[in-house]
Amino acid sequence: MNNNFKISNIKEKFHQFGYKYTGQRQLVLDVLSAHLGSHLSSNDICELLKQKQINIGQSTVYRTLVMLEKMQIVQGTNFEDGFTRYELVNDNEEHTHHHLICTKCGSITDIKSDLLEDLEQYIVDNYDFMIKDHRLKFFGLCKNCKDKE
Amino acid sequence: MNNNFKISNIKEKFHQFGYKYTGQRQLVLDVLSAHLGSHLSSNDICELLKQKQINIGQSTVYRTLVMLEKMQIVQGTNFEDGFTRYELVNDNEEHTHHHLICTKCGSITDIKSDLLEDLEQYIVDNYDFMIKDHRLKFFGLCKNCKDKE
DNA sequence: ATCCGTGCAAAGTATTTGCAACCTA
DNA sequence: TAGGTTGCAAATACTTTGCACGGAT
Repeated sequence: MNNNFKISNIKEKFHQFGYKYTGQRQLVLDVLSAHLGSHLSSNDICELLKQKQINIGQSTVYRTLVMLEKMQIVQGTNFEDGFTRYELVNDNEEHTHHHLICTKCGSITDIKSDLLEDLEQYIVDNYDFMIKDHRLKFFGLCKNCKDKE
Repeated sequence: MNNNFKISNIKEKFHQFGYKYTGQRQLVLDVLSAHLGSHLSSNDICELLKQKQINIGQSTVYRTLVMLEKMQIVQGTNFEDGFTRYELVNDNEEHTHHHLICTKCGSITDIKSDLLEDLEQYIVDNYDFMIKDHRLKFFGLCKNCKDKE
């Protein structure tokens, strides 16, 4: 099978965790990297592969995504629409980025900047809580839907 | 049945929406108001009622929670642990408050302050997105679990 | 009396698991 | 070759829905 997904040391990372770098796992990574900026559910990934005449088992995709999340290669998020959606983690990001979710058309936009430093400091100071990660979602209307109101 | 849940105009609010203020719906509200600060799943609510020798159908609870959320009396949140948890909305809050989720013991703490004004302004300025609400969760270790590390 | 609400059971849907066959290192 | 991996099907688990009965206005 092709090796379209290019991330340095990705194969090594699998080995570090005692996993094999199989064809199916490459395919899942290929789909994710071919859709940067998208937020794909397990089913999305299967469908996209089917369009390329490739069939791999749903459960394999689920197991692969759980594995990739454990390796911190992908990040799964629940957008309150019924299923977990995944995207590749950007190595440069220290923390998870934020999402703008349009409640009308369902589009999801990433926000790169963090801008939570002040709030995190406030929490550390006032709640004695050790923050490891965060998830921030804004619900509202995207540019297109807003203008059509 | 008793009317333990005291919120002015709650009955009127039901009528405004064309709903009846029934015993079961009162009971769900009673449980929620008796556990302010908790985040109860549909199943939690049924179990708490069973402890008081009260049995109401699971589906009634589900339907009631959906209804209450539509009326903006409760707020449902998915804490990525498999089910939707609900809590009463504080009328004084303009926006949804935030949550600290301990990844070790699972405890959930509310953060009252908003502190997202700057970030929201940044989004409005840069993404042309009309924000209606947000969900912010911090994952990490609570005071207790942090100290036991 | 009418219409909404209730609760049981069945259906639905995303996800997980068991297990025999398969493939990779 | 040995042990992880795959994929089908069955099992889970939360949530939703159909429908007949019951209750509220």
